[in-house]
Amino acid sequence: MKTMIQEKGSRQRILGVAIRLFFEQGYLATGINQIIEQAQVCKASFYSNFPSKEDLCLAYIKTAHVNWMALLGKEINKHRNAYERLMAIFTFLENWMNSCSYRGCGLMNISSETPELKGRIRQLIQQRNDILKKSIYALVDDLGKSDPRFVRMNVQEVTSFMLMIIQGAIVSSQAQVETTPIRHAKRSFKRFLGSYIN
Amino acid sequence: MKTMIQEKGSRQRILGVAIRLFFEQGYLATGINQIIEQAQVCKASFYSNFPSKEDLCLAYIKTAHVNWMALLGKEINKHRNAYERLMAIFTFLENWMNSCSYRGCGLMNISSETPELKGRIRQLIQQRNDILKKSIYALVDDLGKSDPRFVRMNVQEVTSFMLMIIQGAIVSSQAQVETTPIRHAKRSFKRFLGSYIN
DNA sequence: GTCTATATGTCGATAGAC
DNA sequence: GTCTATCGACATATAGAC
Repeated sequence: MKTMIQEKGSRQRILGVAIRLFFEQGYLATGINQIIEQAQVCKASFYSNFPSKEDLCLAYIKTAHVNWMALLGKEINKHRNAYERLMAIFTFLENWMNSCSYRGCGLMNISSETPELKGRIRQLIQQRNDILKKSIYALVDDLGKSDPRFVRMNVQEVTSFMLMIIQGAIVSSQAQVETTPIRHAKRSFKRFLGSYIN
Repeated sequence: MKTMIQEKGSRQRILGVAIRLFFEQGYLATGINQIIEQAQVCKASFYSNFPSKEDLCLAYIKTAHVNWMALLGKEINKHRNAYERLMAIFTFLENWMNSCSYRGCGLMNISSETPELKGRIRQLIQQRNDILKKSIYALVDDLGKSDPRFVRMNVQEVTSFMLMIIQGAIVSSQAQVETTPIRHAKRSFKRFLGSYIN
């Protein structure tokens, strides 16, 4: 029992360090040795928990995505109104970019480092993006159903557009090292939504 | 004179191979040795042309950006009407993503691989993004001046939004490995622009 | 200039002692 | 399980012969 607890402890330490380093430095630029050193585990323990660096990366993606979605959900759930819940996404993005030193999206960064489309990593990222898409869809759908002014809105189209704006806002903010693109995006998206009210 | 011609030849070969490999495989994943081998130059020639791998990367960014902008400009210049010229951007993006096997934007991918904000690479990428922004601004400005219906349009805001949509469309298309996000973006952007006509 | 040989370091991953 | 030592491959970059 004691050994199991230790194993879980070491696994969590490795994953915790990986989350930080993969995000800050990138996946390829971060070596196994650096992770092992900072996690204070021996190399054999590392490979008993993760068969390869790629497996660690997969675990990183899952955890990073869950954490990111949790923070996003927290900001959204501050509001009850469907329109405000949708707009809360921009508030979250601004806070996020500020807090992460404009490093952007962990999953997209990994995706840029991993050209192989059919690989396990890209497949997993694609899958997690679908989860985000479903969440956005639910928000947009709520808006259409709760507010009669948006009844003519094409939910699928708005969802796709919103998802693209989220990614575009992150990349623009990351490239320009400032959050003004996100505020501009919010204003323009409001105008876009306004076009359905007429 | 002969030596100069040869030097230019080898430099061009190195750069040509780097453009292909950095884009397809990524910057970190591509080794100097692989470039040297495919460019058929010796290692000393490489380092006489480029003091370091980073310097080659800078040259890659400049050339890749020029080439990309040239292709974009070619598509835009197929049209005379300001509105159609703006919409030609989406046509170009669709063609581009199809032709590059959904590898996306060379500059953004490098940016994701390079976390150091103050480094030469990120500075250069930021500078080239400004060039793109100026081109988009000119297109949007033309629309506002040539078509009286768009006279109330906020050029700065639309430019910023358009830039963000371009980046978002590329990333979405890259992540989903299909061009439908670009077509959706075009339709939604048209609707967005339509909101100024009222 | 072109070429080979090499320096120096780090990578991901394993083996064997305890 | 934990530890050290080490594997072979590859990284970027140099040195010296021609």
